[in-house]
Parts: sequence; structure tokens; C-alpha cells
Amino acid sequence: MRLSTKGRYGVTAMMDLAIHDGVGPVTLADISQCQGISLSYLEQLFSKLRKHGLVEGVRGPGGGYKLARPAEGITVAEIIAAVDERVDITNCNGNGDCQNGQRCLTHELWTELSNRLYDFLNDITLSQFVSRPGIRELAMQRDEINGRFALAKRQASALRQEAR
Amino acid sequence: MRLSTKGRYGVTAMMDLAIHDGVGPVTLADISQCQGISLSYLEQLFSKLRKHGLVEGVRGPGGGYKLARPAEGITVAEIIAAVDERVDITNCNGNGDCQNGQRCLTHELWTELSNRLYDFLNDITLSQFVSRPGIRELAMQRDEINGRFALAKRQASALRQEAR
DNA sequence: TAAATTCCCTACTAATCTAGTCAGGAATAC
DNA sequence: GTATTCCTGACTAGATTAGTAGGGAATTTA
Repeated sequence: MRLSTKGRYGVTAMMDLAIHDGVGPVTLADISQCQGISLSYLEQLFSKLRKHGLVEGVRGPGGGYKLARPAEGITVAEIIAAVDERVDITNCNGNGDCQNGQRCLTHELWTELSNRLYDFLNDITLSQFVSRPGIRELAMQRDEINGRFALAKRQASALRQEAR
Repeated sequence: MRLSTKGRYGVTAMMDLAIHDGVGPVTLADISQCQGISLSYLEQLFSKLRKHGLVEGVRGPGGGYKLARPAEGITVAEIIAAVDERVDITNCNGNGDCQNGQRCLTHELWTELSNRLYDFLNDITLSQFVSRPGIRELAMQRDEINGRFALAKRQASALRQEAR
């Protein structure tokens, strides 16, 4: 398990998608502007998210990215693993044997901690943050302030439909 | 919150100290050998741990490092914060205002997640790993296998004393 | 007292990662 | 057809990681 700014970018971007889930795709240009990350860098991150089956791209005008699965099924651990791509689980000098074929006890304890951490993050889904009452209304207001009019408009009509 | 290999090195090294707590100081040369990290790099890490009041150095032959406080009072979050030294909590482009003085909603959600993570790690103490029954006996065996005879010897006499 | 051990500190370096730029191509809506 | 948006790959400055090197200070042991 590893957690860098890259992971944070991934998670916040996915939160953005989750907030507007069902409203329509969110463009990277939009996220780029709101989060202050370069567009091309976001494209690289989303390439990974897509390859890991977390998001789907929709091309053409009105396109963007949307969640590939319902927000209830996407965990924070998954997102971080997707963008950080930690193939290297390097505990010892490579593959688990400390010096004499025996792994240091501390390495085992670390593995235990690491697993606990993963389980913790794997228990937190996107929907836990986003599906709280009032969040989508708040998002709509923020979108208007931030000039994301297309999204705000779609959000509004989605909320009206929900109200009926 | 940030979690890199540096943080892992810090935590595993502290676990090593905690296992041998009360037995005597552990030398960096020892940890270096067992964990496969260069000595000088460890010295840099321990410089930070020392400055954050987590460890104490003992100079001269038979010296080394020991925990500055009981293992019950040292949390994983503290250790990671000490070695990673993340002063920069950079949420937005610097200090919290997204574009129009308003912070993006996703940033707030991230902050919430980040706090949850910190609380989680701040609830895990070194003693939770180390003070389980049998761990110190196991450590002694491992130390012998790995050529840490000085430690193993001290550990053994400490255990004998405990048994009385 | 001399020598060995260990912490402690600073400066330098190669390799890797981060975050970004640039340039182009492919699908789609209007 | 044109604008929009995803998608891909190559290249780059700067930061971080992990390690080297060299020296000094405190302490134990002989």
C-alpha cells in the first residue's frame, strides 16, 4: 500500500465523477480546471483508471468520463491501487528472504499492518461520501459558482426528476 | 497523509526497536543488515525520528537506538508523519481556494477521508504488534538465525528474568 | 590513555518518480 | 465537416528516494 498525491488526485477525481453520477459524463477539462491539475496529466491518470475498469470514456461533444460501476461498488483502495500501480511489493531485498532465507519478523508485522490498512480503505466506497443527503444539491451550487454550467444544468433537471 | 517506502522503513525500524524494548539499544548496523537498507540512509531517517522525540540514541560500544517512550504511546501515524515530513497539506493550488475563493466539494470530501485515515493509523500503536504473547521469544530465535547474537543473548536473559 | 564502537552531521550523487508539455489520432454530436 | 472530447505516445524540468562519502563526538573497554 502506498499513498501519494497521485492517489489523492485519483480519489478526488473519482469523487467528482460519483457526485455527477447519472447526470452525465464529466469532462477532464472540467476536473482539470476545478482541481488545478494539468489536462494531460489527468489523461494519464484516467488511462489507468480506465484500464482498471473503474471509469468509462465517452467521446465526442457532451462526452467525458463516467463511473464504470455503481459508486457503491468502488472502493478507495481500488482507486489508489489503480493509479499508484504498486507491482513492487518489495518487502525485503526483493522477494521475502531477509538474509538467511528467513524473513525478518518486522517484515511480517509490517505486512500485517499493510493488510489492515488495505482492508480499511477497501471498506470505504465512493458512495459513502457522495450519497449523503444534500451533497448533490451542494455540488450543483458549487458547479454554478465554478462555471460548470453544463453540469449544473443537468444536475438540476436530474434533481427535479428525482423530486417527482 | 502520505505513505511511501520511507514511511515503511520508519515503521519497520520502529517495530524492531519495540521488539527489543527493555533489552537494550539496537544498532543501526543491525537494522541495516536485517532490512537491507543502507546504513547512512537509516541514519538520516533516525535523525528525523530523534528530532520528533520518538527515539533516543546511545553512543559508544553497546549503544544504539531505543524508543524514547513506551511502545503503547507511539502510533504508526506519528512515525509516518515524522519521516515523511509532509508540511505541505496542499489541497488546492496552495491554500484552500479552488478558483473563485470557493473550495471544490471534492476537496472537502478528500479532507474528510484523509482525516479518517489519520485517525485509523493514529489508533494503531507499536505495542499492538509487539506485545502479543510469544513475539519476543520468536524475535530471539530470528535474531540468532540472522546473526544478531548480542541482541539474542540480552533478550534471552531478559526473558529468564521475566519468567522468575 | 588508546582504540574500538556507535551515534551524529553535512555535502554530494545516481536513479526514479511527479507533474507537466507537446503533438497527433480516433470517435462522436451537431 | 467541424468542433469536441477521449486516447496515445514521446519527451522534459524538477523533486524525491536511496545511497555514498567523510568527518566528528561521545562512550565503553582493554
